[in-house]
Amino acid sequence: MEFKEAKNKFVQTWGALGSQWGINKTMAQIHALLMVSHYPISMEDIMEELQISRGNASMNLRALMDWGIVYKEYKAGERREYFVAEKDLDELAVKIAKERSKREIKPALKVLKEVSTITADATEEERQFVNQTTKLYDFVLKADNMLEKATEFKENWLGRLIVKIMK
Amino acid sequence: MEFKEAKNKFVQTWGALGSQWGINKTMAQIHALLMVSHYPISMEDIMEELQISRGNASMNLRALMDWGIVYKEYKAGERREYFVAEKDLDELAVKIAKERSKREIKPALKVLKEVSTITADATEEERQFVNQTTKLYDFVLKADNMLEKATEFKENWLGRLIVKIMK
DNA sequence: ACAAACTTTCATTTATTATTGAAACTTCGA
DNA sequence: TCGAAGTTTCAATAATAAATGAAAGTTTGT
Repeated sequence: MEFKEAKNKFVQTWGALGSQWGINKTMAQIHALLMVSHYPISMEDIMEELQISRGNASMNLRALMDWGIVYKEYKAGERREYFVAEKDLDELAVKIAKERSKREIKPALKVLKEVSTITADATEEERQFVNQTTKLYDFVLKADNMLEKATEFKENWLGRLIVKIMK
Repeated sequence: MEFKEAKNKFVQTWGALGSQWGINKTMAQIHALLMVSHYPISMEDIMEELQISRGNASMNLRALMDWGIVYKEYKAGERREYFVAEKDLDELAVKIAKERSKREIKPALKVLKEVSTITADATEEERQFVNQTTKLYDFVLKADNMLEKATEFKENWLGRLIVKIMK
């Protein structure tokens, strides 16, 4: 496989993976493109490479910057804006996790809390509902907290030991 | 908030969450419904409750069973099939993780391996590509393995200790 | 072996989500 | 302050994914 083919395959695959996980295809593809490039890329280049419209490129670059995983870069003496991706994968994972937590998990937790705190009457049906949604709330909360903990975690000795064991 | 309202809100929210994570809305809603029910539910009831067609109900129940998070149950002397959900949340998480790993992560890993092992010529561009995709491969592989390890992990003393610390 | 009761399949339709592109907006240099 | 170079927005359109429902397929009791 030659370079260009490999690069294209990578971009396509990353895009498909993204859309299976609720991130739109173009956003994931742009990110892929920037991830494997060692130089900053302009919007024009991205449009050209992925064959997408200006609007699409603009909106998805904005989204990537909102997520904090792509940055603008200015070249001296040039008007045009260039873009680079966060390349550190731990950093990337943390930022994606934080963003999705904020957008999706936190609101879901709010609802789980609401519905699990209705005053159940004595019917088996209602007791089961409260019981199960409460468990779910605790579970999701715990899982969500783990993501937050992950950062600090990696920096202490016990964390490093555990990561080592888990490999 | 009364019971019926709470239940409905829960089902809707779970459905929305599902579709943000690449699981179709109805599949997530059916699962939600079964999760909080203490008795088995028939396909008729599910169709009625969610206002969906027979075909839709059938296909999504099949999918849920393929994932191993919903089971069929037969009532003595009745032709009709009833369904119940896996209610243990750790078990649920493991099964979902396994299924998605199999369907999405494993194929992506295959591609990552392919594209990261092209023979790079000496250009900075190609070296960067190989370098970054290799890192990505290692990272995704490690993350994927963690899910597998999680099961056995919970069963040993160190695992329990860690889970305790992380709470 | 039949038919009633129930389930599955899949071509068609519908709903959802992403993309386009032209107009509006912004920024910078002269 | 103007205009060129560039960016963003958003209503319209296209692409994708999900749902319908009628026909085909199963299973079970008699």
